[in-house]
Amino acid sequence: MKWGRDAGPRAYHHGNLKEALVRAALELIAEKGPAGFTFADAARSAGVSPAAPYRHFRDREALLADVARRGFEEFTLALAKAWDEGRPDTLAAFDRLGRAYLAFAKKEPAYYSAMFEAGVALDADPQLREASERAFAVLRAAAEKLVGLIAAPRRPPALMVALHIWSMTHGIASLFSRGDAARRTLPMPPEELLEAAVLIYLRGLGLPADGAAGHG
Amino acid sequence: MKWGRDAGPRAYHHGNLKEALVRAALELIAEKGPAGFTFADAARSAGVSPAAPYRHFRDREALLADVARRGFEEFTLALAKAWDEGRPDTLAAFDRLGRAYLAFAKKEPAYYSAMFEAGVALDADPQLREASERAFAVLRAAAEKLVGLIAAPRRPPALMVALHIWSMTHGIASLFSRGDAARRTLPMPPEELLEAAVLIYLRGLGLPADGAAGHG
DNA sequence: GACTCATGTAAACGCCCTTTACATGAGGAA
DNA sequence: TTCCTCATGTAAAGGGCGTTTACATGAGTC
Repeated sequence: MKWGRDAGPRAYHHGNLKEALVRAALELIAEKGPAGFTFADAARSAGVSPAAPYRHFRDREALLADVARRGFEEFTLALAKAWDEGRPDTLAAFDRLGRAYLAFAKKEPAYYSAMFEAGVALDADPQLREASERAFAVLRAAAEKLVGLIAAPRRPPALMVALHIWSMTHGIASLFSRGDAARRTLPMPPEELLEAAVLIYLRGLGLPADGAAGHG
Repeated sequence: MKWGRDAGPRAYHHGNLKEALVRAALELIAEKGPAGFTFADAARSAGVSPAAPYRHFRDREALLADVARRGFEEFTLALAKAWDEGRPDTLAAFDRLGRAYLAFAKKEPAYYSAMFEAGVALDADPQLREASERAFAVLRAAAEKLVGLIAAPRRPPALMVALHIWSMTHGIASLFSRGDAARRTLPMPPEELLEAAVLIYLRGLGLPADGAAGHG
């Protein structure tokens, strides 16, 4: 007897408790932040006893780490889809990439919190670290293609460019782009703030270079 | 009988419990993160009963908010000192400002955590919001002077520039520059990563403009 | 049909959060 | 000095949570 996400009476065995706990954690993080829920809360949301979660996660930290890992996997998919191998041209795809980053932070604040704000150690789970590295790999591949537009003698390291873009995007997302109570008011939407920053940054790199725009 | 920060036996009245609690909170945040200590922990560090802190702070959140407020005040001082009204020239002072930001994040991780990562709502305390706005005002004043170096027709809004620099610096500090277990390895020190980013960004703005460098 | 084992419950222990009633002693007023 | 007041601290109690241990259930297997 499998109950999945449906409510209602339930057999002695839940049947899908691990998934139910992850969903409960996401809802609770969205409501009250990554520190705003307890293991017992998650158990209650799933309709099981406070001890049941321990059959699936070593502790609350492990649950958060699993949520973060899933978040990085969804994040990787979203970024890769936006980047789309740099089609139709590198600069347009790069712009989409930045917007996809902010969109993810805004549309999946629970995942984003678990990934970047919950204080989950990346070493807590090798799979977590690998998932986070796969996400960054998308950004790095995009940076590789981007710096390829720049003539070799003035070409900056792609890794550095990737780190710059990541830092700026994460900074905007962290400070302004989420539903936090700590959010500050802005004179412009965060997407426009980011786009302007990236445009200025790219101009500083020498992009779009003559003959490069539209042909990336 | 005042005991201040000294250890040892103590009279029935602590004499300086509020300060002692703030210091205890800072030490505990530095050890285990902003979510890694309890009100009772702080009380034990100060050598008083678990109920004593309630005479000075409404709850643990209020204690964190007070720590954050003090952090913003120290932050403002550090930034203002680094900026030094733009002396000897705007670009050099701007570089110092960015370094001072990262230095604060690295040397005062407990304050930085309370200010930007503890999830403390700025509205929790009007004085907290005012303190955070005073800190940003330093950054904004620097941006005002910076964009003043750019000829009017191409001059960007100072507020936008301030937000860009803040975002990039906070992003680097948050992702790379702190003693977190979640920290990732970098090919270069965060200070150099930031300096390179700011140089590229300023070049994108058209700085240093002819005749502006060294005369800011 | 019986066995096995993953999955869930119940109960218990200690700790923490918060409130309430009470204790202490520092400082002012007579 | 002596008394009074009140800010500051303690003790105790109720409820909740984290975690462990012993036990219960029932799904899958032979």
